[in-house]
Formats: sequence, structure tokens, C-alpha cells
Amino acid sequence: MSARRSAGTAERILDVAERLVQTRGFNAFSYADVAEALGVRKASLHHHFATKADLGLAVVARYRQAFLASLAEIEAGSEDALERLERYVELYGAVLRRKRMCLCGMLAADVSTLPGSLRRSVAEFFSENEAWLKRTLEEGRKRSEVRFTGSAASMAAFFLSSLEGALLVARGSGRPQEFDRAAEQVLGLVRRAARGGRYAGSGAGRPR
Amino acid sequence: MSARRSAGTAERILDVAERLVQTRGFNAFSYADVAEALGVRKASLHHHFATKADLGLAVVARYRQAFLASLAEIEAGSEDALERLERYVELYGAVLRRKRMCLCGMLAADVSTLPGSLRRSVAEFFSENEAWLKRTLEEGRKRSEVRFTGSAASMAAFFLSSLEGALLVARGSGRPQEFDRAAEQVLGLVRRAARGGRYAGSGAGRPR
DNA sequence: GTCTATAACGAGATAGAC
DNA sequence: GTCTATCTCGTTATAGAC
Repeated sequence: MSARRSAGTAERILDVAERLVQTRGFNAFSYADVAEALGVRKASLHHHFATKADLGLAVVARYRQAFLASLAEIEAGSEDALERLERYVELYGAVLRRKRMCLCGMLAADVSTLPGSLRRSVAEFFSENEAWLKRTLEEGRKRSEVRFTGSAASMAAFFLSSLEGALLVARGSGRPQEFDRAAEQVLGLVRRAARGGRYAGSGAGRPR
Repeated sequence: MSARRSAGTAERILDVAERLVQTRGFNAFSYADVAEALGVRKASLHHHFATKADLGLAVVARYRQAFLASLAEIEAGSEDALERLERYVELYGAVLRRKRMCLCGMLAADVSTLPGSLRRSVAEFFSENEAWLKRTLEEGRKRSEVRFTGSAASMAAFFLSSLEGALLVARGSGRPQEFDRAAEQVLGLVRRAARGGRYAGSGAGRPR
């Protein structure tokens, strides 16, 4: 998800395009922007990605792959479901700290103007995330590492959309710190102490 | 928030522009789109709104006003805090059913490309909403109509961003029904007891 | 208040030399 | 694989007739 060092031209184009989509949106960046950032001509970009739709599709494909890799890394790094979910939330926090929106959250806003292939890939990103969250929540509930009401699928969808919304509003309101409060709230939904029983605190943030 | 009948030209321009911003985003609609929808020439639009920034500002100003009017109507229509919050959530549901994104949620995505005046007005929309939610939550807790943990401000922010995210992901995933599940989850956060689902939890203790 | 006409610019995209 | 040059179209915006 971050820039590679000494990458090929295509990868460097994708790095710039990814950043521009995440910060400006698909319709608010141009081949000229990418070309300027890389110090090449617009025509060179078309050699690597014939159309803007192709470029967008490649950006999303790579982003999805990187995101899935991050999820695999989370699973490798911790057994506990709550810890995994905390790290999942932190993936979004990292996006905000780079002053970006989630790539697919941004494209979700642009969705009515996107080519169908791109639209489908964005939808897949959301499905993949919800599937991972659902599995993590189910396993965690089975092991009593997390606790929540309703179906795992429903909670997974709520997890995802809450985080996307927290990023969106943090950017739109100019108050990025509000993301942390939302992150705390959503994690509170699945913490064993947070619901039903006595509440561990008054909503104060935990160190990250 | 909906189209007025027999409105003046300026209002009809705003109606179309509002719809286009909510469906396509600020950077993906043009004066040509608005002109075609109204059956007038582009130059006529500039007579009413000299620049696109002016048009955007007017759209947001009217939207904020209409939203505040809806909130006042909610307060006039019911005393109960939970009922008020349910109606608040329904405001967002109505937006989705019209196949739109929240105007300011959409502009939040576009924020880095917007003129400063527009950006500030979008931030104000979020502040206004959070202030209303905070007040509603505080009063409701005092009267034991709702129950939640943490500060009212924190819950208000979470309410808002969750709903914005639910709209965003519902659109981006092509599964609008997911909004209703998210809406149910977020209302479950403040409900005192179960209603149809299992929101009572398994612990049954009461915070605070 | 709406129109025609057009300016001034930037967009995505292509042809063909090197 | 990158370049120059160009095409075509759409964009915001303005001038001035009616």
C-alpha cells in the first residue's frame, strides 16, 4: 500500500495515481498530474496504461492485493480476535495519518461516474473486507475473545462502513482526531467488557 | 431538501446542481449538465451563479438550511430522544432511497479540490449535525430514554460518521440494503433494550 | 433574463520519430 | 520506452445582441 523503492515505471505510475485518487478522487486528477509528478510526458503514461480506466483498474487491483496482504500479516502476527480487529482499525488510522481517504471509499463516492469494471472491483474490495471481518468476528466469538450482538455478517458490515465514514468525516470536518474516537466506539462494540457488563472506562482512548 | 414546485430559475438550478453533486460529485458535473437538464443555455446559468464555486456554495447553504429545518421538524414531532434519533437515521435512509449520497458526505470526499469557502461550509454542516445529536443524546440520557457509554459528543460524532459511511458503502458495494443493517446497529448503541433483535445483550448490566 | 458566439484552457488519447 | 506534436472534445467563463 505504500511506495516501493526502485520500482519499475509502471509501479511508480501506480504509486502516484493511487495517491491522487485517494486525495482528490478519480475525476479530479489527470494524466498531466501524474506525468508532472514523475517528470515524464503524458504520452509515456499511455504506453503503460492505455486509458484512464485501465489505470484506475490497475490501481484498485494492486490496492486490493496489498490490503489482503495486510490482513494476512495481521493474522500471522496475532491469534487474538480483538487484537486482530484493533490492527484492522489501525490500517484505517494509517491511511488518515497519510492524509488520504481509503482508495475504495473514495471510489465509492465517484461510483456513478466509473466504468463498470472499476465499479465491480470496488465492490469486491468491500466484499473481501467484510468476509475477513466476519470470519474474524465469528472465530473470536467462539473463543470468547470478542462479544457482540447480532450476526457476524451484520457486525462486519457495520465495522467496515463505520471506519469508512470515520475517515470521510474526519477529512470533511477538518478534525482528524475524530477518527480515533470513532475507532474507539467501534472497537467498544466487540470488547467483552464494553457491553452488557460494567464498562471499563468513560470512553477514553487507549494507546495505539 | 426536495424539489420545490413552481420555483424560480435560481431554485431550479439549485435543485439540479444538488442532485448532480449528490450523485456524481462536485468535479464530475458541469454547467452543460445543468443547462441540458433545465433546457437553457450555459450562459444563462452564469447570470444566476457567476462561478461554479458560487453555485456550490449556494447548494450547500440551502442544503444545510433544509437539514436544520428537518431537525427542527423532528423535535416538533416527537419528545422521545430515541424516536428522534430513529427519525434522524431515517433522514439518511431517505437520501439513499433517492439513490444519492449525503451532499456533504460527497463533498467531504472532494474536499481537497474545493474552494476554501465551500470547505468551511461542509465542515459547518458536520458541526451542526453533531451539535444536534449531542444535545439529543444528552437530554435522552438524562430522561433515561436512551442509554450509552462515553460522552455524548463522542457518540454524536460516531452516529454521524457511521451513517455517512453506511451511505457510502451501500452505494459503493451496490448493496443498498446494507444501510438498514448499519442503521439498526447504530441505533442499537443507544437503545435501552431489545426490539426484535438481540440488542439487549447477554450481560444485562446497566452502565452508569 | 436569456440568448449566440467565442475565448482560453485542460482533458484523454493517438501517430509516428527516435 | 519515451519523446514531440497534434487531435478532438469538454470545461469554465465572458462579451454583447436581443
